Amino acid sequence: MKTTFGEYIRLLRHNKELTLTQLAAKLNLDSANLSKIENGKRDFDEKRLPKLAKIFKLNLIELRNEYVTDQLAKHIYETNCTKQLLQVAEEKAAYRRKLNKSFQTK
Amino acid sequence: MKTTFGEYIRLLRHNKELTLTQLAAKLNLDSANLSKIENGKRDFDEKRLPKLAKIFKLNLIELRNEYVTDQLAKHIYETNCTKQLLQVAEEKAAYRRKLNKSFQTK
DNA sequence: TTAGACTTGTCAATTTTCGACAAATTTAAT
DNA sequence: ATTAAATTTGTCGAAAATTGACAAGTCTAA
Repeated sequence: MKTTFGEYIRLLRHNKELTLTQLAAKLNLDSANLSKIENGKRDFDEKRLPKLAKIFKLNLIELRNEYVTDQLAKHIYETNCTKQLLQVAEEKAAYRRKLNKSFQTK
Repeated sequence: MKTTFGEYIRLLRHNKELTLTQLAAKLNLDSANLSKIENGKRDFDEKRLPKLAKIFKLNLIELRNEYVTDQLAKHIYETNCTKQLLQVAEEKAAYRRKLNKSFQTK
């Protein structure tokens, strides 16, 4: 089962047996805020992804994919978006890509 | 082909043969800002959906679906999210729904 | 060339998000 | 039970993003 990004960080942290305070220090933030992030009460700031990847020796691209899908999932969840509507959104995204492409060539 | 929300508003407006100034007045905003909205340079404020529905006699639920899918499309587009990743995001959204459900029953 | 429709740039005001600190609460070991 | 460390929660001001408003610009059609 997929997890939230916060739960994922907690998992990584526990695997390395780090405390909130220890990991927070490595990430240049407060342990209180990291706690909120792990518990889904705040968002992880995208700017810190490279640092996070480095700490846990993760591929940055893959980590960013974890992050992006989590953010999208949150958006889908919060807007009560059904599978059907998600399909429509996907088509609209394709349309935006097309728009951008035709704009480039002009 | 699906359109952006801004293009959709422009379509509605032209169908009723309203000017930017006229529609903007009905929506309680500046014609300059409405122009930006139609051209995708600003977001339409969700708070105005009921007003928009009323002006064009649209079903609010359906209009909101148009809006939500547009916002998601923008998110998908801006994060360069592939179909594959979107699938992951959908699963994560399902997980969030499940989390919330189990939280409710406690 | 003038009027009306639309677009673009800018800035202050509002709103939202974020980092930090203090004060709880929880957990684990003695 | 008592203590210490780990975690959580509440609140605050600062930083960032969004929005509304105004001014000045372009474009189009008489």
